[in-house]
Amino acid sequence: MAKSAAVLSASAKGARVTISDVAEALSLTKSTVSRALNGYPDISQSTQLRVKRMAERMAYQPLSHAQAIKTGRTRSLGFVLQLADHDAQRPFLAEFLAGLSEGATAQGYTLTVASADNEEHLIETFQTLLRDRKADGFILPRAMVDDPRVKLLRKADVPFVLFGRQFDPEGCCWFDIRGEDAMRDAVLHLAGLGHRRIGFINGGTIYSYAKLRREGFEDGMAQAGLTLEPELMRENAVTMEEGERAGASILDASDPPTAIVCAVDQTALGVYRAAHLRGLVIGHDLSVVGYDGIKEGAHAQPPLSTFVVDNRASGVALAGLLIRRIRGEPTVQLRKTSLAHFVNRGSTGQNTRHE
Amino acid sequence: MAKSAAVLSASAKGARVTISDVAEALSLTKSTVSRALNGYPDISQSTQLRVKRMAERMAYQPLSHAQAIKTGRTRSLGFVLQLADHDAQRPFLAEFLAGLSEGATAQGYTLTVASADNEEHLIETFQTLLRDRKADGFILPRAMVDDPRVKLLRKADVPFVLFGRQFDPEGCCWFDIRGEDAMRDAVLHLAGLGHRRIGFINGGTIYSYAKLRREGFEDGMAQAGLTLEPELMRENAVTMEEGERAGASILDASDPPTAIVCAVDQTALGVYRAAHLRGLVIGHDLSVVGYDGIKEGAHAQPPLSTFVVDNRASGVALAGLLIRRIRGEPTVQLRKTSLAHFVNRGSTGQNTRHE
DNA sequence: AAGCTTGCCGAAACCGGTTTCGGAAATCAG
DNA sequence: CTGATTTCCGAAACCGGTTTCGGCAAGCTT
Repeated sequence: MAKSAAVLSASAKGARVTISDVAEALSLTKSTVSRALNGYPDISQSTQLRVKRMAERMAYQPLSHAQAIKTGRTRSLGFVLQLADHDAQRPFLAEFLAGLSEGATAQGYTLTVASADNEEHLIETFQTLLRDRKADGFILPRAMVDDPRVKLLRKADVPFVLFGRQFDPEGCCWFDIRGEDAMRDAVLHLAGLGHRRIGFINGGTIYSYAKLRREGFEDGMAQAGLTLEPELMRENAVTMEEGERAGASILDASDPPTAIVCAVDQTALGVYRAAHLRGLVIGHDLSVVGYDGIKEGAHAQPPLSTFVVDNRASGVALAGLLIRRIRGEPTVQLRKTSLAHFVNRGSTGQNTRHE
Repeated sequence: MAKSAAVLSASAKGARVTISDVAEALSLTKSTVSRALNGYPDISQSTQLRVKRMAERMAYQPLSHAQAIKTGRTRSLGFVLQLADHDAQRPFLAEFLAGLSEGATAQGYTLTVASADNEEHLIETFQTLLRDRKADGFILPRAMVDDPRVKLLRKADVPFVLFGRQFDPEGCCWFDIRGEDAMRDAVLHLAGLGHRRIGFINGGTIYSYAKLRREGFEDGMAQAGLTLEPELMRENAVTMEEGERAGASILDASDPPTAIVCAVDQTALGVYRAAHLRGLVIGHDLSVVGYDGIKEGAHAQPPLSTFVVDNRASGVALAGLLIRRIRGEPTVQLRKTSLAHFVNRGSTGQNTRHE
């Protein structure tokens, strides 16, 4: 049949099959094919179907660059690596990126990665990417309380999604894991083990998660009927060293805690060290709960009880949300949260101190 | 002046400045401008200069997609994440990606990241990327001895560069760190401390680095006048667990070694554990040398002596090589190696066993 | 049956570049 | 001074799509 022959010659040629090939195979013009594929209302149902079927058969895939030159959209998601906070990002990055690209690929999108070493450079990077239309929208990891990226993109009216929440939600979409729930549950878990003096080591307060986790901790304490002790609470610790320092200063308090909740696993490992140096046995003299689920925690002695977050899934979710945002869905529908999963590994135990 | 006015109106409009804007500002046609910028010989020196100056002044930047539709090249480098070997990649990935994107950005290129979960999917991912012209070439991390990616890209005649070497170098460019030199130096260092029975735990033999590092170890042993003891040598350990198992079986040998060289830091940390369980003090009863320079090594007790590699710099180098390859330089010029840097942190010591 | 919509598609312009082709002006040879 | 080359640039086609515009034919009025 003539049709099959046309299909064959087009695909056998080795080169890409273009919209003109599809049009020719159907004796239509490429403009009709284009409108049919894009669902324009002035193409009859039957023609639309014929075109779609043929496009499918010929494995036609529009060339995104060719579309981009007219439409301005490339079908690509932008991600800007920030090199400054490498400590915070390192473990999480690989899984997260994998999730992003998985989510993007699933819908025919591509992931474009750029990097910036400082904040000034960061804005510049976004602007270049935008000007050259390298990305239709952006994924912003680590939402900050006062986020320059949000300001820029909001003003430029460019689609973006945050990993983390924004307190001024205008124009913002996000995916986040409810760390506040985890912190609350951590406190309740410890309270259930008889702990009454519970310390808290929070993460970087420039990030919005820190405020939330702190609130979660405070909520938990209130629910457990415990009073907050400012001398047992610290902010801005994200590395193991900072965790060790914070832990040390808490453990050296006049009336030290029997348990410490850490907003970040790395700092929990620092607390391990501070405890060891003081001859305290984790899980017995001192209970510790972390958050993140980093691999090192599972290998610590004793293994760290923590809230595991699925970074891969977060990436997939964010890619999906961003694509929906790019396609024009209102921001309000595009705010999702999920929960971290508590893994009780043995760094917590019954309160052994009698008061 | 008319010229300034034209420049102003073009750039003030807010929209991108196109090649036509430049042409208009100079009262030339866009074809002339295009050829001038691309160095065609049929444009006079003076015109070429005028055009380049004006393009500079107007901050004209060709739209890569627009170019791509005719030239087929997008000015973008492809990188496919393999999810299978996440353990091996995780720590290294963030720095490496940062380097890649830094190197790409420096030359006006962009980095496109995709992912694949298994080998079948991997090939498919490359093909899709190629078919849709998402990348002009690829960076292949972790060169394998028998590398399916190399086969595919060689056959498709697509530019690519390897992180790691290839024993059949046809059509291959690479950047690599000479792990064999590090392994040799590790042995010589240990021999200098009086060690005569030295164990070796190699990494994954599917990767080309393993063969090289093994040869380096053997070279070092030969240079030190020591004989190889197969019962003290193991292959295919990349995780801490595998390192622990390998270390345990070596330490349980009839005549155990006083030092162990590990091709991968993770496994060295596993050896730490195996040693602890046997009551051996690292740095005293057993010397250990690693390779990679992972952060956990610096925090181990005692800190792990290791060969630090600069993954960021490797990324920058590879991006640069790939761009040169894309621009047509012959592969032979594009093979570079560099050295790892030994950091002596205290996990090695004088041989204390008297024989 | 004439006049008006409406549905549906082709023709053509356009997006922002690259590349081929041809021809005018300037240079050279004789 | 004429004829043949060069030199250098403009005109136009092209890449693979999208989008505007206009017109034909069928269906509806009245």
